[in-house]
Amino acid sequence: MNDLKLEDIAKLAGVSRSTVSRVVNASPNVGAATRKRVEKIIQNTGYHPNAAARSLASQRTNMIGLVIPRTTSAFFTDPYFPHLTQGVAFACNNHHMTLSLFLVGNQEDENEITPRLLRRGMLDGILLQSGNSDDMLFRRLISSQVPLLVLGRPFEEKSVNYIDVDNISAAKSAVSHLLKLGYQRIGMITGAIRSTTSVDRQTGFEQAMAEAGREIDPSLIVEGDFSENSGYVAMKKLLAFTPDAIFAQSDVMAIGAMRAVQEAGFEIPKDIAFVGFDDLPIASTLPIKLTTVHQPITHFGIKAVDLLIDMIEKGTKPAKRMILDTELIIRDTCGGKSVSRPTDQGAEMEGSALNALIQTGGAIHH
Amino acid sequence: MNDLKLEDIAKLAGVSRSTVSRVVNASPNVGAATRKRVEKIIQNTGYHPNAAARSLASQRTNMIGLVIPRTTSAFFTDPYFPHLTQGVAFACNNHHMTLSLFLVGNQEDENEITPRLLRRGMLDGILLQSGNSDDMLFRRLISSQVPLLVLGRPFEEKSVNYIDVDNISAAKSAVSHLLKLGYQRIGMITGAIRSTTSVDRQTGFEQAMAEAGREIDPSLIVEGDFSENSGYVAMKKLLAFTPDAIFAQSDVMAIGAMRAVQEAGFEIPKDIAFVGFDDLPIASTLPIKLTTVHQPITHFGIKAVDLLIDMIEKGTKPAKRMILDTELIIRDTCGGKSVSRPTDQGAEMEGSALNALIQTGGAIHH
DNA sequence: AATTTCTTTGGGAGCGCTCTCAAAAGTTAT
DNA sequence: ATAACTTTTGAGAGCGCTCCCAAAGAAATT
Repeated sequence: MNDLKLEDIAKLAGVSRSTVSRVVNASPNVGAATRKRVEKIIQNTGYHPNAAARSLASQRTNMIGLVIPRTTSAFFTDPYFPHLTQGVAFACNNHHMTLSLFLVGNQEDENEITPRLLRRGMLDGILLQSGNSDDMLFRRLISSQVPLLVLGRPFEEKSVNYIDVDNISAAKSAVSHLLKLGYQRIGMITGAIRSTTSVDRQTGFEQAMAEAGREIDPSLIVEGDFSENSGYVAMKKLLAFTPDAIFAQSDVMAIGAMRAVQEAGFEIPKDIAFVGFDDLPIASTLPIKLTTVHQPITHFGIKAVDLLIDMIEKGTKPAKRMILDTELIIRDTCGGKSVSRPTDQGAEMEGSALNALIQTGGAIHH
Repeated sequence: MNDLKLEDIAKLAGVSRSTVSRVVNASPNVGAATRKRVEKIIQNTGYHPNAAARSLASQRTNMIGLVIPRTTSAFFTDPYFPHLTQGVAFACNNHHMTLSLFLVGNQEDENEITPRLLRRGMLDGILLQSGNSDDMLFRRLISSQVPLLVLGRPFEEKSVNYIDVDNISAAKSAVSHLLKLGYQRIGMITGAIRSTTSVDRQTGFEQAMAEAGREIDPSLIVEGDFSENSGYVAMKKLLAFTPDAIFAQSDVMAIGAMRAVQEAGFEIPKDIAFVGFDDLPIASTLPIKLTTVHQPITHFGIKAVDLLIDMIEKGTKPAKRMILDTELIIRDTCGGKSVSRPTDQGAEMEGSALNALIQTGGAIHH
């Protein structure tokens, strides 16, 4: 529509560039009449300040980056990330920030993306999904200048800012619940063992067992990778060792595992009980509703942005930490009686286990 | 690590700012020795050019925006969008572009986001998910300067650049297949009827019926909104009218509908056959594998970025159009024997081979 | 009426790059 | 050796804004 600059508006309004700048930036030190006049002209001309010029002069871009490293990029097969992204995007809007998304697909991508991340005048801050310990990208970002907040506890947490949920006590409460219900042979399907998430949930499992004075049977712990299929495969292995309850480190794996259990002709929770982790929307619409640890994924994303922006504005020293709480949601797969939260709607819906990966809810698109 | 600027590097290398700039931008007009020397210093100092300054001077930001309007923002409940985003992100990396994601949650967001989108010096181009016809955001973007590519045919297509799949012939082939198999009472579950996607798929349905000389029974067409639950609800209505086959306009709705059918005690495909649309990965891992129209979602995102960048570089006149092909993937829910099109080489693939194709998220064949 | 204080405005100096143009240096041809 | 190119380098003028500082004007104080 136009290529006007501040100067042009100034001329049109008969004021100086500075004054127009003040109006645009809502500075209080402008006379009411002048402000009105300038605003009107801006309105009429459809003037929009140039973002690059503004960033250069102010040393602020109002952009933050969300980086999903290569080691985590089974990304879009897991509903976790869309939910997270949504939270992050939402919070960015609230803060008038623009969100840039960096999906690192492979090593090549990483080489290509890293310099863009490090470039000054690009991002005010970075949200980095925690990945493996040997993540090169991780190291380079840590040692850079940009305010950086890691999503999920990193392996080397020394002086790095991160936000996480309390995976240990969350897992502990899940397993303790199974113990309380009297299950004797409790198995676990882990996530990708190179993630702290998985390590911490395993620690919680061990703590719960120890507190109950139970021995851990190593054959009842099988490694998964957070995917539905890995849950299915893991469960097939586990069946040979006759568990009576399973703690799956993610809902998606729980769903895969339950599929294996049902195919084998067992009943849930009568023969084998289940507790998952995440509390994805689907958990409450399964035919046998999944008992699981609720973690506030979208909220997690929002909190992360809030914290990052705080860091940007107030500096990152000392290292920032934020740990969010989780909540065990008891439904049907763990046996015992169902104590569902009143907020759980959709609990009426029945569904085949194979709806598993699909979430319900109004989708309008394509 | 440092706050060096071009000037500093120049001083260190004993050359001028211009020369360093040439090295950084890989200009050919630099002496080999000079280049080497400068490169080494850049390497050692860890210098990275300032993005804002560069954008301001060059009038190029190397950023593109992906905008999901409000009318479409049940976004992250539908696997379609993560797949699309992945494709877009992938292509951006290839083009050394940064992707900014704009999720418009509500009217407030829209007001907040619009100016950011319109601001010059921010985005080189915009990818806009097609929404409703009365979308204010749509209008404002159309009438702005930024190169704009709409994902999905918009209602007013006059002089707007868009990319889409051939929904009409895709739907037609799906329905023709059911007709060929001899089904007599073919029903349809539509998507959100205010989207062109849904309208086009309905047109395809009608064309197939017309070509076969069939009357359309309006009671066999029920409106959904692309969500799993809407498929379930729609199917409950449809059951009263005894259809023997259903064309669902999305896989997710097909899954919901099949859930309803099974609950009612019918068998698939014996009592009621199904064809879906999308070919999400889950379609091939269902207990009864879903016959569906494959649309290359991720690939669609890639093509979109390619086209947009082409527009940015070469201008947008005349209006650009790109229509991608789809492919009917015959599996188990449609009954009958696999009738493959002679030209389809994918039709040879069964089960796991097909899965492989789908899991790669790719089917890169156009 | 003169002085002080506060508010409103304008001017100028960058922010760190790109890009054109001309000068300098190096090549080849005459 | 000189002329005529070609390649390599440097200088300067922006890109469009912010932000500090000082000037001007208005209001309040003496």
